[in-house]
Amino acid sequence: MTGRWRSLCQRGELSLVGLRETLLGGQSFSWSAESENQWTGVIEQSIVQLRWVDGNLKWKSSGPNPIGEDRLRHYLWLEDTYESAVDALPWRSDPCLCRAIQNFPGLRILRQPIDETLLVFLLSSAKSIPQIKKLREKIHYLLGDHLGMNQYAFPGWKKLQSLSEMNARNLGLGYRAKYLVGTAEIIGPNPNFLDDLLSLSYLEAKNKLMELPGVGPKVADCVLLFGGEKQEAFPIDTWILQSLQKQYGMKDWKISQMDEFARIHFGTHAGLAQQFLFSYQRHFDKEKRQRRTKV
DNA sequence: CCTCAGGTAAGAG
DNA sequence: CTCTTACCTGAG
Repeated sequence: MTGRWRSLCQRGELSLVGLRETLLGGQSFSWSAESENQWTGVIEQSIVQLRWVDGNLKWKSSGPNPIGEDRLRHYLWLEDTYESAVDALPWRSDPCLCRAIQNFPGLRILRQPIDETLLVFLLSSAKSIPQIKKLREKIHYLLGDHLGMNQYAFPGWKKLQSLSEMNARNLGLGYRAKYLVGTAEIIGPNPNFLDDLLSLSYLEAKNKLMELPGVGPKVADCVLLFGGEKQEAFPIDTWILQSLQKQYGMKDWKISQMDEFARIHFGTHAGLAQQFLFSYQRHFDKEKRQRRTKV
């Protein structure tokens, strides 16, 4: 039995575009769209279905260990703190940010399990969202528990340790294979490695994460923001790079300078600002790289 | 057939 | 510390 749809009355603001972007926009790779207003995702050992109807969010969960309402609410940041976080951003003085916020009402940062988050972002370099999803699916299918509905759970780093580099390459990971294997060798035998990061400061946790092979500044920030509850993390990927260069006029700025700017300008919730700017840049700046028009 | 991608690591200056 | 380049694979 899949159970009945239950209502997830949220106190914060939410919208269809904001919700869709939150689930599918590149924070998580475990959600897929069933239709325009319905999505299926996997969180730990549970399958979660969400549905947006008439401005209300409905949900149900199945699998061996279905998620509870409180846990789901936390995962989706459907809490009072959201509204005040948005309000604390410098949108009053920053028209670029203001525009981005207006275009994605209710866009949130997910609170995903950190172990699952590390895996997907280890796979993410030079890959698009659909490609990362496929790699994740293969790994979950190969090593994870079956949850029903053709969904498979995150196998855990202990099991990932059983993967050889050749196995990983055969899955299509390419040079990311050695990242995965190398990281599994470190985390497999140290089950507390990732959880310990949660009690560290942002910078300490970031440095610790970057000791892992395949984890540079960008991946570390993504893991900490989307899976480590470090709201000040500000991942600088190519989209944010473009946003800062084009919208903010930081043409010849260095990454380190942008990083410093983000900390000062956006503050405690820099990660939330990042997500708004990221989404805006990805959806509204259609100016693709010029196909070289050679004569 | 060729280029490049939602990054990282290694080596040079 | 900044800058360049190779790295797998597959999409455009």
